[in-house]
Amino acid sequence: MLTVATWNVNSIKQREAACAAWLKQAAPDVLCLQELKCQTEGFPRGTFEDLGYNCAVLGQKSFNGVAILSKYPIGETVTALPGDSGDDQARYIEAEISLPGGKAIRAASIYAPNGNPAPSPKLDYKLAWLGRLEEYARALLAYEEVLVLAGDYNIIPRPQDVYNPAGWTEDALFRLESRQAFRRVLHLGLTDAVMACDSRGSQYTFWDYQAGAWQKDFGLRIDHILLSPQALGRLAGASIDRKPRSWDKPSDHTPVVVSLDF
DNA sequence: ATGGTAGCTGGGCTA
Repeated sequence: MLTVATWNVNSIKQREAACAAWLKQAAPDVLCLQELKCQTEGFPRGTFEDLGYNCAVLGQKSFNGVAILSKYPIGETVTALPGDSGDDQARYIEAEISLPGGKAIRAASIYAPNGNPAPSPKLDYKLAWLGRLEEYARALLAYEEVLVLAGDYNIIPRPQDVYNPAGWTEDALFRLESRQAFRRVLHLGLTDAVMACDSRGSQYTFWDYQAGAWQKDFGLRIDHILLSPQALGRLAGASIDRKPRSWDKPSDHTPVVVSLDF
């Protein structure tokens, strides 16, 4: 079994210990990280290498930043989402990962723009970014590989993915244009792994730090793992691990995990 | 209606 996880850690320096602790207990083969909030050189690579992970890192000063940790060797990497050479925000990293027996998967760590306030140029940037993701995902899917696009999409796909949908209609995470942009990506032939597994209970992946959102379970489901048909054919399970959100000094997001039959 | 929290950075932005 191959497990691939995603976790927006909201500063890897603040979350280094929590991240190491979770890696030790959950032991995913691949972990896609978002919101590193540090430059590439500042990434605590040694901590993760000591736990047996290879690291592909795209950092940025102050904001954003994405990485892929893998127990298996990392080959070619892509460190920018194609479609706008003027976009310098560190929101996309992709890696080819070699598995035993000559097999491989392609995984991307995705940190889509938030887009608030809406409407504003930030929403325009979000929608344009998702449009670029759609075009690039179309090209990736043509390879017909096991492809995993994991990350913080900053999209609430359905009303039941937010504690109070009526209060979120104008928010960039739930506005119709945002959900449509996400659906267009799915419609290329990608599958939301958590939805495919139809697991019960809370599906939230994010709880705001403010106003006791965690205690009240006022959450959102905005972190998603999308699978190509070849990956979906190997899907054995998907789950959201709420535990790290309950730890001291938590990220506001918690990990999502998929198991692929390899 | 406002502010409530967290992180980076050293005031305001981002979320």
